[in-house]
Amino acid sequence: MPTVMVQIPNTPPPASPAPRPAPTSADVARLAGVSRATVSYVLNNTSAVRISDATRRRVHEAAKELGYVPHAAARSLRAGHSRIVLMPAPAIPVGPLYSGFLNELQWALGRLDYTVVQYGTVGVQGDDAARAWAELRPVAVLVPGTGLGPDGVAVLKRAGARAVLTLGSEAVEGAHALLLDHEGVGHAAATHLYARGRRRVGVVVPEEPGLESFSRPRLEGARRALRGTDATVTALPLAYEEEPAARLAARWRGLGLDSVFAYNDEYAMLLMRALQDEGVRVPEETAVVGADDLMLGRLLRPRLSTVHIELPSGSDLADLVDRAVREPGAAPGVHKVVGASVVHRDSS
Amino acid sequence: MPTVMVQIPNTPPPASPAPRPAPTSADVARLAGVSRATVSYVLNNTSAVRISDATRRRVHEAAKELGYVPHAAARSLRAGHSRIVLMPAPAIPVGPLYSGFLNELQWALGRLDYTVVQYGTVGVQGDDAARAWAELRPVAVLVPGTGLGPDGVAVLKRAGARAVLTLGSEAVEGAHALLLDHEGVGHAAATHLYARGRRRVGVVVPEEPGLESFSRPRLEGARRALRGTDATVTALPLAYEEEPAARLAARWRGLGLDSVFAYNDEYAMLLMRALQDEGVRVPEETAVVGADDLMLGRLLRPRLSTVHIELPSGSDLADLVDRAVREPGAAPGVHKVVGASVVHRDSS
DNA sequence: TTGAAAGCGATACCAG
DNA sequence: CTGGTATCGCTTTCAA
Repeated sequence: MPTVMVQIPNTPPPASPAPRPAPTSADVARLAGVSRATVSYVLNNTSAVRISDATRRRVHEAAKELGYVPHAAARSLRAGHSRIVLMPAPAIPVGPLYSGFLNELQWALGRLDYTVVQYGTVGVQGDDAARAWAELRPVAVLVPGTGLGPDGVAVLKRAGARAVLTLGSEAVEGAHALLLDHEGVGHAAATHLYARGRRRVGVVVPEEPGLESFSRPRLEGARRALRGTDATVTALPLAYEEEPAARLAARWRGLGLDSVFAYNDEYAMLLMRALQDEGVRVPEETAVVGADDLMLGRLLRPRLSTVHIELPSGSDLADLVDRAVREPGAAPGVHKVVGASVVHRDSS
Repeated sequence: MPTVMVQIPNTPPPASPAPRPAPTSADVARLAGVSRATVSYVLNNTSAVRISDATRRRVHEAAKELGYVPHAAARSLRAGHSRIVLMPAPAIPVGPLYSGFLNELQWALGRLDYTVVQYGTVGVQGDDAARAWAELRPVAVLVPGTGLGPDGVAVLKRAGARAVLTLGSEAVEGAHALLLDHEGVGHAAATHLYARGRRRVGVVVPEEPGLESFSRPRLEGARRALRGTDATVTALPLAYEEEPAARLAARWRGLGLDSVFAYNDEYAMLLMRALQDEGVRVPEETAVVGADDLMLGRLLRPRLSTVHIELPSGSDLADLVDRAVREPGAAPGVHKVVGASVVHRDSS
């Protein structure tokens, strides 16, 4: 659709090549015939000052006519703080469990009048990332997983962050921590398998990068659960592809395992399929347990036993953030999120 | 932990209750014994001006010592523009296909020196959302799905956005469009089923809110493919739960369908399991086709036929954004993303 | 090579 | 009830 541009006298030039600057509150003031201060009072409903209704109307109309939108940067520069809660956007494909949790959290923080910004920090590591985040002067930072050290926390605090929360398996100096207790997940799975009479337990460890901070503690938890018993734990590195799964299944009988905790439901599905294709009977020859309690586990045959993980509700976490922001002096709290419970179905 | 405050001469007060303000470039200048201008030159590597190496070192050291981090808001206020590319964070749980695409895109935009901000806009609709986004003065806005009208585009443009791109099934006045061609997906699936001799085709339509903008065109595409033939298309509303799926399966034979396009692979898995539990043989009695070509389709038995969707690569889209930003005068382009191809496996 | 100062847009104090 | 004005942190032009 070609567009022909014609210059018409006394008409502003076409917006495209020389877009006029965005209207400011000064423009609104001029159009409404009042001062900038008055505009600010009206648009922010400042209660400490009374403005005549006629003036209010004129200001609102002028603002609408110009399509005025306040400039967040200018505002927070003046205010000395923002209402931004910054979260690094997950760099790895994140499951439905976690992404649902993030959405709920966003919604809850939005209700508390925070602006949630997921900052795309791909390829920047550790404290450099913290510096990049600090440039936005967020009022709070919520970091999933590892990757933020005590120095990073200090950088953020010095940049005015009133709360730094980490959401992972270990606490970081100076930050509030939500301990997700992945160890508990592995522990629950292994305990369950042991109770069902299994003694040679495999634990799938995904080879995908970025999952170590979840997978390592899950493996460790399984180890801890069976330490001092007559059972053994074998780590099974596995990439999320059919071919590696088939190779693992092919040498399965040689491994002499009678059960496996497959990291999560998706890996469990992958491995269970490979085992069945190889003729290994589930659960008779090998019991399989997943984690995350996804829908797909209920759709498999046999139905997949899994570890249900009780995440804190988004609103709970939002409240926690809010409290931390309002009381920046308080000692960083460590909140252990327990709630790994086995859902026993047919695969174990 | 009550804190007693004592003013100690020449000593900063305890950091916790009255955190000292973040260091500014003026602080750095003072410590380095130079002017603010010099600090700015050094930290930004301004090439138009030559600073002695000794001064450079002093400035860098001072900055490091104070933990100085520039204030993004002040900077972009002064500059008159930002490098922010804003994307509304998806409000609905998003599949691995799409979330992988988003990550790739973020990475690519990061390489082009843009800051990707996923703005959590839950509960704000249409043009209100656009106003909220405009407050950040993003240089570009990338909106998936529907929900942005021509007015919203205008608001963003007036706030200085040099490019607005929509990513969905229909173009919006004034914005560049990436047409995802969901119709093509439905069309491909239905055509495939017809070619395999099926004549009574069901199409699953998810009941989950927020998916209409995907599901409607997929259904429409199937309708279009079979219009004027002897085949029929039946819409099948379905919630993503076991129970509704079982109910649908229970009345399946009464529906007299010989095939179904199940919206995507996950719904296909859900329905296929319910059908099999009901004794309906797949593909003999009913052929099933999914979409998105997820791993799980390969793990089902029978292996799931699916529609593979060729999304543009993240770098391609990033380049497109970059070009649109650099040439804001150009007429908004409409880029049709074709690439729906059937992967025939065993379920159809 | 470095410094002084203007100004980006919004807000809040203090006068009128 | 409304207007002038200083201020937030940073960049950049102009002088020195």
